[in-house]
Amino acid sequence: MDMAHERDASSEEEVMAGELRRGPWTVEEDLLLVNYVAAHGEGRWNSLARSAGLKRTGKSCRLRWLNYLRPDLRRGNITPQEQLLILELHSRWGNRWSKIAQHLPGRTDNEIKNYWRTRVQKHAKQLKCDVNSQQFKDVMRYLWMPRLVERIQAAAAGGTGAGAGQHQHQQQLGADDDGLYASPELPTDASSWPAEYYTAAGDHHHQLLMSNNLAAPELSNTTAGSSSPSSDSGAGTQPCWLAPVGGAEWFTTACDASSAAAAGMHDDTVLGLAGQQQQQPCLLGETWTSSSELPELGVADFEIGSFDVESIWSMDDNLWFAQTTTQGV
DNA sequence: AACGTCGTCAACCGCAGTATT
DNA sequence: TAATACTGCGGTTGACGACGT
Repeated sequence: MDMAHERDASSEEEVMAGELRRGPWTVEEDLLLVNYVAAHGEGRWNSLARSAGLKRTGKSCRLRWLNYLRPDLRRGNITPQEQLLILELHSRWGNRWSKIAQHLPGRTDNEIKNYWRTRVQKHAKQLKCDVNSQQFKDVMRYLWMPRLVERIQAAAAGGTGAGAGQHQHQQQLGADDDGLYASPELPTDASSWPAEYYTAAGDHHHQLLMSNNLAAPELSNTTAGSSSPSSDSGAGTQPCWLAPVGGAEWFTTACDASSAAAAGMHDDTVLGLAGQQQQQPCLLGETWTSSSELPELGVADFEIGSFDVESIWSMDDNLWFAQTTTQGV
């Protein structure tokens, strides 16, 4: 758009003339912005910048406020729940960071984007494959996401080890106040869940869609045809990991649908919160991460052994991963 | 101690869509 | 209806600290 160019060009001139600042924000600038927004509210960023006496563009002010200064921001590490949701939603929507961020209260699109680029893409690189490749998606779906679910469950059960540590950490961060670990609908110990919460085999993806009155997931341009490899291939004996829809659904249902909704995880249709009474959360069977299954999943010939989990998982995760990958791959 | 590399994240840029005049 | 202004999004960059050599 030419107008944008004109504006940017004028901004450039203003910068050169010393009328506009760039780069890191100072404490004084932050205070000006916070105080002005507190007094007058958000929006109309260009005029806000001028009125507040900030030598910044409106865009810069907006970004600073949204990504750093607004009070409802959630600081600290991305939790396993959030990781799971990011993986899940990205598999569905692709790089729609803003849309994904809408489902992670307190997180910004910038934060999620950075997470994806620094953590997720790094591992795709280590695996010598494209982040959008089917192989990497399989690793995410059959290894990474189930492991995250395990960790969430472990934390929910109040057990020891990484889960408890994570839980404690989250409490320190104030990230656990919404009751993510204590679902009023389901016992946190999955072994005590009713049998109907499990789907053994078959086209669970289809079942999920049907049970939730959902159409086939809207796939991003990079994920077309990859939403459910095992079910699509008709392999009825595959371990029951979730189709993308099921993952988010499980998360929001089992981890705490009500708090998720209250916290802004809206778009009920997408996350399957609508008609929750009829839902059958698809928790995995006992073979989620069994390494013996990997060859069937087409992961074995993949350079799984080089998958450096260190920066994603904790020490016991590494141990788990080492055991998993050495037993059967 | 000095240097190089890597990871993280705040900030910027260009573009597109929407609202306003 | 066109022109202009504003807002939001996704991609990219650069500063900076941590870590390894």
